[in-house]
Amino acid sequence: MDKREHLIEIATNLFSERGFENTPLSAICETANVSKGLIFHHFKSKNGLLREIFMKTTKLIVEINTTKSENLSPNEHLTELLESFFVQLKADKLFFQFNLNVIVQPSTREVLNDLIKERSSFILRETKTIFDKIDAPNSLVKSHMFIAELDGIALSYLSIYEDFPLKQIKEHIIKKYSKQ
Amino acid sequence: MDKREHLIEIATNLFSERGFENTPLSAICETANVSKGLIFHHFKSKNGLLREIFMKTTKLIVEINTTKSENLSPNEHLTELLESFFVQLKADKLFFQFNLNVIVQPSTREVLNDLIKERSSFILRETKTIFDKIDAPNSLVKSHMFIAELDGIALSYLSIYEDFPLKQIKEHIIKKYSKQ
Amino acid sequence: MDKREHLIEIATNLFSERGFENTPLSAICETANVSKGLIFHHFKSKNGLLREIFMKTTKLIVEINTTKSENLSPNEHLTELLESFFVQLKADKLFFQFNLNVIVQPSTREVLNDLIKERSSFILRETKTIFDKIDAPNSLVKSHMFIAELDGIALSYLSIYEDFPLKQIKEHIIKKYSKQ
Amino acid sequence: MDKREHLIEIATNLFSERGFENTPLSAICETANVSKGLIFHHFKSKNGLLREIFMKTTKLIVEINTTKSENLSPNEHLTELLESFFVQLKADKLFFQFNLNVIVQPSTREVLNDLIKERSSFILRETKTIFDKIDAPNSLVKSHMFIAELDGIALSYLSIYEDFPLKQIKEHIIKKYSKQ
DNA sequence: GATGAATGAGTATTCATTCAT
DNA sequence: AATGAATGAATACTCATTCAT
Repeated sequence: MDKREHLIEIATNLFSERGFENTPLSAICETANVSKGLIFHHFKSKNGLLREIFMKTTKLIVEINTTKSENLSPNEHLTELLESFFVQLKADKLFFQFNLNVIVQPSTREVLNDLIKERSSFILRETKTIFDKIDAPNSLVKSHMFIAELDGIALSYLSIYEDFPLKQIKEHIIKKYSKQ
Repeated sequence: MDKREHLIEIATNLFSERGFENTPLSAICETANVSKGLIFHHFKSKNGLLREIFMKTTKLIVEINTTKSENLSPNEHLTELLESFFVQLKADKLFFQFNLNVIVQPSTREVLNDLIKERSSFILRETKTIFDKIDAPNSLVKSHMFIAELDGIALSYLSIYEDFPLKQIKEHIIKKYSKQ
Repeated sequence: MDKREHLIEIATNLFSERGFENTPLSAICETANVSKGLIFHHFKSKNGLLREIFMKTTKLIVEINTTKSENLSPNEHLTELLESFFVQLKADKLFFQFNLNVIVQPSTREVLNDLIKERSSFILRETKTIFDKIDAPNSLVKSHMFIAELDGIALSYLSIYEDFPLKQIKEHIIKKYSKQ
Repeated sequence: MDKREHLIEIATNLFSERGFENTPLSAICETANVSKGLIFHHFKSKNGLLREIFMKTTKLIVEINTTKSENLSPNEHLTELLESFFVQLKADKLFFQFNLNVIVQPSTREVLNDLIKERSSFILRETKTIFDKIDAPNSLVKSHMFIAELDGIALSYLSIYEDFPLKQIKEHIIKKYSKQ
C-alpha cells in the first residue's frame, strides 16, 4: 500500500466533500492514519497536494480524449463526448463539484492558475478540432458555446437546481448536436 | 452616513475580490473604519452578513425582472434579458464571481441554502413564463438550457478562458434566441 | 410594573440557572425586554446588579430570623431553624446554588466581600445567641459546626450527590439538635 | 522537562488562584513559556485541560485512600482520615478552593459531570465501609453526614469566615468521631 | 520514509461599558 | 426613564508549517 497514493485518494474525497479551504490537513491525516509530517514530506505544502490532485485529473481527461477512436463523423464524436459527460456527471457529482470549486475560488484559482490554463486550452483545442470539420469559420465560437453549455449544465445540476431535469436536458442537447 | 449600509457595501466588495472565506472580518472593519463589535451588533455573525448581502442581490434581481415592460414579444423579451446580462457581466465581473463562489463552495452553500433556492426558483419561473409563449411543451427544458448557457458563459468568461470571445458569443446567442 | 424590580427578579433567576459569569447582560435584557442601557442606568454595572441581588437576599434572611418568636426554648429554636432550612433548600434549589456560587468564585467573592462578611457574621451571631443558652463555653465552636453542617448538606445535596437522602438526613440532624 | 506535565502543574495553580473561568489560556502559556497551540495539541480544549487536572486529583485521592493500612479500628480509621483532612486543608487552601469552585459553578460542573460522580461515589463508598463497622443500619446517613461536615468546614474556612476556629473545630470533631 | 511535539499568526466571536439622543 | 448604536479589549480555538528524532 503506497501511502502517497493513499493520501491523494483520501484528500481528493475530502476536498470534494467539504471544499479545499474547509478541509484541514489534520482531517486528511486522521482519515489516512498518517502523521502530519508525512504530507509535507511528500507534497511540500497543502497547495502542493492540491496541485498534484488537479494534475492527476487533467491527465485523466487527456487520456480519455486521446484514446478515443478517430474514425467517427464529427457529429458522432460530439454525441459520444456528450454521452460520457452525462455518465460521469451523474457518477462523480462530488468530484465535479470539487473542480468547479477550485476554479471559482480566488485563492485556489491562483495556486492552480497555470494548470487550469493548460487543461482548459487542451479541452478547447480538442473541441475545436471537431467543430472545424462541421463549421470551420465559426468553430471557435461554437466550441466555446459547447463547453459553456456543459459547464452551465453541471453548475445547475450540482449547485443550483435540486430537481434539475438532467435526463431531458441530455436528450435535448444530444439531439441538437447530432444533426448540426 | 448609515454605517450598516456602508458595511454591507464594503463587505460586498471585499468578498467579491478575495472570496468570502479569505476575507477576515478585520479587513472589513479596517476598510470601513469601524470596530469588530459593530458587525456582530448588526449582523449577528459573519454568516449573517453574507446572508444579508445575498438577499440584497436577490431583491435587486427581482426588481429588475418585475419592472420590465410587458408589451414585448417573447423573443424581444429574451433579447432584452440577454443584452442586460452581457452588459452586467462585463461591468460587474467581481460581483458575478462572488455569486458563483458562494453557490459552489460547500460551506457558504450550506449557509445560503434557502436563499439560493428562493432566488433560483424565481429566475426559473420568470424564464419559463417567456418560453411558455414560445414552445409550451418544452418550456421547462428550454428554460433550464437558457439559464445553464448563461451561467456557463459567465463561468468560462470569469474563471476559465482569459481570451473568451465575449462579444461574438453574445452575437451568436442573441441571434439564436431572437428567431426561436 | 417597576422595570427595576423586574430586572432584579429576572437577573436572579438567570444568575441562579447559569451562574453569574456565564450570564451576559444581553440575556437579561432579552428576557426582560429592555435595552442594555437601562441596566447601567439603574445599577451602574453588572457587579452593581450582583450586589443589589445579594443585599436583597441578606435582607430577607435578616427579616426571617428577627421576626421569629422569642418564647421558644433553645432546642425548639434550633429545630425550627432546621425545619425552615430544609423546606427552603428543597423549594429554592437554584437560589441556594447561586449563593454558594458567588461565595466560592474568586471574582464574585471579591466584589461581594463586605456583603458576605456582613451576612455571615449576622448568621453566626444569631446562631451563637442560641447556643449560648445551651452550652456557653463551647457556643462559638458549636455554632460554627452547626452552620458548617448545613452548608455541607446544601453542597452535597445541590452539587455532589444526585441521590442524597435529604429526608433521612433531616430527621437525623433534627433528632440530634433537639436533645442537645 | 515534560512540557505536558509542566502545563498541568501551572494550570492547576492558576485555576486555583483565579478560578477556572477567570484564567485565560494566555496566562497559562505565558507562565509556562509555551505557545497557545501546544495546549490544544495536548488537551484538545480548555475544558480538556480541566478534565485532565480533575482526573489527576481523583487519582491522588484514590491512591491515598487505598494504600491506607487496614489493621485499624473503624474509629481509629476515622481519626486518621480527619487528621489528614485538616492537614491538607491548611496546606492546600487554594487547591481545595479550586475543587469547590468547579463543582459549584454550573458551566464547569457540566464539563466534569461524569468525573465528579465517579469521585464522589468513590468517597461515599470508602466512608460507608468504615461506618458499616460502627453502625451498619445507619451507615449511609452517617457517611453522608460525615462528608457533608467536612465539606461544610472547608467551605466556612475557605470562603466564609476569615477567623474560622479551625483548630478547635478539629479537636471537637475528632473527639466526636473517636468515640462513636 | 515517518512521527509528533511545538509554533505563531490568524480568526470569529463575546461582552461589559459608554454615550448621544 | 429608556434606547440602541458603537466600542475595544479579551478569548478560545484553528491550522499550515517546521523540525528534531
